[in-house]
Amino acid sequence: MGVTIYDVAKEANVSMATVSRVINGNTNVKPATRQKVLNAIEELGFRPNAVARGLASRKTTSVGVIIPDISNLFFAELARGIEDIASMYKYHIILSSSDQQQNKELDLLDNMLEKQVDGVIFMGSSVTSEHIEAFSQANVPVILAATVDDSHTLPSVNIDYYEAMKDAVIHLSQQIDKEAIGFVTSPLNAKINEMKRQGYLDAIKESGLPFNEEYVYPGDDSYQSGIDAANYFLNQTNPPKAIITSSDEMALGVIHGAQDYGINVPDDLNVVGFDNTRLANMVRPTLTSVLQPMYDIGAVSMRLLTKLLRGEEIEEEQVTLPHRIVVRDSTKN
Amino acid sequence: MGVTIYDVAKEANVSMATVSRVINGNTNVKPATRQKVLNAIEELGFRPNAVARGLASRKTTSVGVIIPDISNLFFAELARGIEDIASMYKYHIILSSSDQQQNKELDLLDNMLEKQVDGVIFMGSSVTSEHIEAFSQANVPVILAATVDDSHTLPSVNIDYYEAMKDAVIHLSQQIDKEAIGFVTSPLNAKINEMKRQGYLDAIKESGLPFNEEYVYPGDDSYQSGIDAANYFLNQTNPPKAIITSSDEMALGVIHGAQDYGINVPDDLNVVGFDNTRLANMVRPTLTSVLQPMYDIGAVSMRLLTKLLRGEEIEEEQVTLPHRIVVRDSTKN
DNA sequence: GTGAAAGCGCTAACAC
DNA sequence: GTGTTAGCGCTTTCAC
Repeated sequence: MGVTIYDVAKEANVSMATVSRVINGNTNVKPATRQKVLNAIEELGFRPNAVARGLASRKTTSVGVIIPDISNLFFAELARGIEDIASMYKYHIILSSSDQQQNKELDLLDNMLEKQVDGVIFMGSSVTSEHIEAFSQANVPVILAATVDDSHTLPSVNIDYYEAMKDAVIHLSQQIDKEAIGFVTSPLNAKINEMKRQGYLDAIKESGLPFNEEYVYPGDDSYQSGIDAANYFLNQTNPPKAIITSSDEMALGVIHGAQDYGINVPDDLNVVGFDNTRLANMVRPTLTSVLQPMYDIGAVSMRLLTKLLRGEEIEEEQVTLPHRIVVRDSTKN
Repeated sequence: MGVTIYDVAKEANVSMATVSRVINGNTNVKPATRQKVLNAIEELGFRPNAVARGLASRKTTSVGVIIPDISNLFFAELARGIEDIASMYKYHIILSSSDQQQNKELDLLDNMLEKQVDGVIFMGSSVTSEHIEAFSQANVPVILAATVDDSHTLPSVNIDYYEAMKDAVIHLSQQIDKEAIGFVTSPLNAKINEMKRQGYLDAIKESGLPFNEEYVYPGDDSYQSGIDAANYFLNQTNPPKAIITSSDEMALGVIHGAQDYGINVPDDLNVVGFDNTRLANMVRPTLTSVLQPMYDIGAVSMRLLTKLLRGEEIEEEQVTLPHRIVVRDSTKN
């Protein structure tokens, strides 16, 4: 440590500026000079100090990523999408989990801004006016990934959660011939989960399926709450013939809960999940699920950010990626 | 953006040095002065520039984390452990996935060092002499997490993979009365997987169980390779009565592969996984697995790093955390 | 208890 | 094509 651009300049008999040009790939350097500098760098084991560079150039080539929980399969996949594109564009990721707590989210944002990140990708359950306020004072672009903001003031990458759930319910309704469909929600404090719920409700209505409030079970996204939901539904006097959930993990819980109850899936009960995580293939019967392209959401978010950062042309700041239903063995008529 | 320590100093009628003292919690400031400064900071909406601070102080309060794949359940959990402790000590995490490619690992290390990270936590399949060389030139502490280095030259946090697998096999052997036990390995280019394999071999030998090379199936850590392994074993003329795998995901594959084959687990086949990820509970029958405390490995690694960084006393640089077997329904005699 | 001033290692005009 | 020279925004002696 300690060898600086100045040492390299001396060793190569050139000025600091020239060394700077070489390490930044500036073309205005005579090949011979470039080589001299390169040799000196090699010889001295020089490693440019990105902190100093950041201070001088006011760019750090790092972006902040605020994520609810990196140990969650869903978000981890999304993070990987972000990361792959980031590294492709030579950005570094400063990653922090927020546990969806607003004060933590805002603190993290602040810390990242202190670190002078060039941009931020935000994932969270809800976007309050405080969020918007904080983001707008950030002076760097902020992108919402898999996160819905009603005001549509921020660039974002999502699927249409409302339509996706609606499609899934309608698909399911066609399998079971006008029977009731139970629904296991994720926590409704998140806008996205609210949208899914609305999609379910509207699909039920439009399909003319029977409905009452008892067909909706409030889950918490955990496997266990899927099991609990199965018990809840199957103990009803007139249990639904199909259950759709807001996440795959809960769907696995529903399947196993039903199986423990002696119910056959899909013969006696159809089950549909949401997200199409790897889990969907790791259960018997395999799980029909609504595909949400997590990796792509991450990748597209990061790509969008790089465009913003490089001043590239942007067609549309509100990106909606396609969803679709992946039919597997947990649904059959 | 743009309000600096200098602006604050002017506003509060003090010098930059005093402002610096205040924001760094230095005690040598008269309370009245401190308050003046605090007011000015508030008024101006001053946010300290961590990059400038990093340049001046030669500390960035950020640590680099090199991880094979953040979208992998196992590593994601570990990352969460790192992160939680890091944020507790006010460090930021620069996170990158290496896909276990050595050149990528070394590149990432280099980039992180350019960013002047205060330390590095490394996870990878193997630690070559090039790694050691690179780490020793880093001039910042490097800690191995869930990563074994034969030379034991670096601080590290692990469980004893050899003993853990041996324990598991011996436990299993007691359930099935001297019958053969099949083993599904993870890729053997990783030291850890090699250790597990050796633990298996030695346990077989010590227990006097039958053995031949056909009882070892080379998996690749994927669910599918678990299914393949099940097919491989069950097609043998004399299939093993128990199968142990190097990872939970493969164990799920084995269970489902066996079930697809019409085999009952655990009545006809005992299955044991490794890592005790959340998956172990998300399968029927639930999976007996060797508990490896991923979160703790991450947390302890990061804690160890903070100790190194703060010059705190360290009892032992090579930490071995306890493992144990969590018995569930996939094993029964 | 507070201030002045010299860097930290680099980039970015601007000059030649 | 190359060099000179200000900074970037802070910390850190060293005085007082």
